[in-house]
Amino acid sequence: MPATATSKGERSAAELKAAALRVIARQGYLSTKIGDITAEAGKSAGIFYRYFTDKDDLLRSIADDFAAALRERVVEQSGEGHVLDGIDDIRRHVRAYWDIYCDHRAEMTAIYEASLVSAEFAAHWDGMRARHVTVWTAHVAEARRLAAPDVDARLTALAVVSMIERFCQVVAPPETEAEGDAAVEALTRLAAHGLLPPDPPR
Amino acid sequence: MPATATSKGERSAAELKAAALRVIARQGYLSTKIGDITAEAGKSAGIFYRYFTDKDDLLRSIADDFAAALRERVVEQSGEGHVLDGIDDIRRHVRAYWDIYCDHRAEMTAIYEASLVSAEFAAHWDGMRARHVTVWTAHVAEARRLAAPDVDARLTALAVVSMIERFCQVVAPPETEAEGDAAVEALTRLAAHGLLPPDPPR
Amino acid sequence: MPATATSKGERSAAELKAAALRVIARQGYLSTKIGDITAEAGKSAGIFYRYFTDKDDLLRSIADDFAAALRERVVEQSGEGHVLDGIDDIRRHVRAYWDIYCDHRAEMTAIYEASLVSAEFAAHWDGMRARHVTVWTAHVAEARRLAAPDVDARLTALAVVSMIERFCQVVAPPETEAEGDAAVEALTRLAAHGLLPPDPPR
Amino acid sequence: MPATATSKGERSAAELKAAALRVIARQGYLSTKIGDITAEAGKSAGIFYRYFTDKDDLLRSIADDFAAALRERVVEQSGEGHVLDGIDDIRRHVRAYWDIYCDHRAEMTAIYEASLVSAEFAAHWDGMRARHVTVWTAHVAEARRLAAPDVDARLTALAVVSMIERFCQVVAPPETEAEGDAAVEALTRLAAHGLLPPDPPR
DNA sequence: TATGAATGAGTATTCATTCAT
DNA sequence: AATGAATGAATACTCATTCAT
Repeated sequence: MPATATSKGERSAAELKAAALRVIARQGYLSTKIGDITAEAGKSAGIFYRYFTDKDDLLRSIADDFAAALRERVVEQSGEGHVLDGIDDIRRHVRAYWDIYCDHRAEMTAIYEASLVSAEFAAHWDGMRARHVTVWTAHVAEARRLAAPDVDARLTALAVVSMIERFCQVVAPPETEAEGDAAVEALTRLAAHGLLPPDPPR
Repeated sequence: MPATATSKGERSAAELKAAALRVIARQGYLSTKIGDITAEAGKSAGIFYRYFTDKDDLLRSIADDFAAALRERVVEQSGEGHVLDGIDDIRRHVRAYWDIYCDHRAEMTAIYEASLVSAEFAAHWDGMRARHVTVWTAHVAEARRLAAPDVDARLTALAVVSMIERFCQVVAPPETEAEGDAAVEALTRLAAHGLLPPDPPR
Repeated sequence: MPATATSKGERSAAELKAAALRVIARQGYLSTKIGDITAEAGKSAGIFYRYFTDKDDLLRSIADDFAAALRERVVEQSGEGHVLDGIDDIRRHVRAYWDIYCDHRAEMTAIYEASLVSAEFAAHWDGMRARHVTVWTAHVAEARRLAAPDVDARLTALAVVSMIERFCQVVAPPETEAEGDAAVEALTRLAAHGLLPPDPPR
Repeated sequence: MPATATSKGERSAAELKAAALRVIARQGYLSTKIGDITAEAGKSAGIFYRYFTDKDDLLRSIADDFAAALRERVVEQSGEGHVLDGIDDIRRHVRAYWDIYCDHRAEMTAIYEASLVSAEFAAHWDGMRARHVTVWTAHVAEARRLAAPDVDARLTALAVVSMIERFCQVVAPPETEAEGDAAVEALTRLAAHGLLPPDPPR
């Protein structure tokens, strides 16, 4: 056998995952039955269990792929400055999450929906959010010139993360690129300056 | 007969609803089976169907009760100023949602979870959010001195609403009252001024 | 207490029976639930079981009433000739069954439908038919100048009875009296002379 | 693979139908539960729903098979004369229905019983009877030398059809062939000449 | 590796019947 | 006598999972 990097089995598993993501994008994770996935993949129902022990196992695998994809992105972006010292940095962070959400809507939908019903995926989603919050907590502390993050900084970071998370769930992906830009801009401005006009200098 | 004119049937229906809310608070709506509810109420399974045609019907009834409770709150609060001209007004709005969420966590959880799986409740939740967004859109337009709300004001409002909605889901209800205050304060400050310090006067 | 021939209890039982007959006339016996009957009677569900042990018991009672009504009719008609020696006698018999069917459609429907599902009522209906067949068997034998009914006479009688029985189920009760007369006439002529014209005399 | 190209699935569906017919022949359609059928087929309950959505769907399928079988018979018999000009033609028609009834007792029982409880099958049975009545109406008109069938011809035809229908329900299938012949003969003679002896030639 | 028929456990639902009031 | 809430057994139906081919 030649050095086909992907054996037939690996390809089948990948096809099932791809099919699953298509179905999930269409009807959500909770409403998706195993049979929907195999049908979408044009395969028989039984085959699912050769590659996955159950629906959670499939999702675990999808989540792993997703995590790997994220790691690659981060690597790509490394080298950029880490210091949040202005609205541009906020925009960059917002945009990063937004782009990820647009590109991996199905994966995130799946993990999120599963988190409502399964302790395991609740922990998974919480973990992702916690990392996100940690990043933002540092930024908040920085912006506030705190020596170390306090409870309040963490709460504020959680608010930012909540905003981004839900906003993306509701809005992404946009119809046009312009819409996407507007969405990112709205988030960015709000996160940066809030709703109220700056106090007028005396 | 005591002054409570509620018939035994009405009381039973109410007991089932109360039991349902307790179970939902514990395990979520989607994971709750009819049998869980009747067991929690200490009744036999069949009785459920004397009062509700199915789980969705129960939720519809719960949602109606919830809507009525909301209307009462709004009436109580009427008389207060409607103009958003400072951080205090933002705080008041945030606090209102926060309090509702703390007091009606199970109801909101149920409707929200159902919205992921049922078109009917998706519409219900979207409607609630849309009303919320409309209110905030007006406020944003005001704060920005806009003659009329523009697309961007609406996006910003959606960001605010997303933040509050998701933040409450993650945090509420708090262990102590102080925690609640801190949460509300964090949301308020972020919504009002954002993360960045005001531009220093030259 | 005055000499009210019917106590309140007896009246309630009668009301339930009357209600049952109305419902059965409307939707058939098999589709009728206990609750339909008590609702029709404007009573609560539980009361049914004070007067009847179950649906079969009710039907038994209805069947008894019906049998009594039949007996009265027969008494009224006694005195008329019993000999079948012409089409008029056939007509009289047909008409009698037809009238009974029109007047007691619900009762007969109930017993008949029950006979498809319950051995007891199958026996009941078969018994009624058997008596009917016996009468007609005698007539057939007479018409054929047989000393004693033979197998064939019994089969022919069964054919006549089947015809009347089923025809009434399908047609009765008629909209107008004229329709009823036509129906009876059609049955009578067929039973008397059959479809074919008499052999022409040589 | 043998010459029978029927897939395993088709065979299973057929087995379920066959099992259903056996059970129905034994206990009637209305008393038959899904579980009775799968048990009779030696299968688990769930399998039923791979092939049929519910009991009505099964019956629909059975009715279709039955209709197809009838159509084949009719084709076989075509070529025979269509004119009713004597007792032999009557006998032929009677015999045809009788044979069908004997061969397809379960099917007809099922559709008939369902017709008492379901509008759909009531329409189905009525349709079958209506076609039957139409055929006989033409014959009656012919025998009576009518230019066109009148109301009375139709009523008479309905009487004939009623007779055959109910008679078969009660008697078929016979124990021996001779009994069957006698049954057909009794129906035929009654339909042809009625009960009364022909008027004696003067 | 793939198929798709079969299984069985879990859940929903109905309704005759009982029972406290 | 009457009410109507409550029970529980019977039954329907779904779907993840297994298994023979």
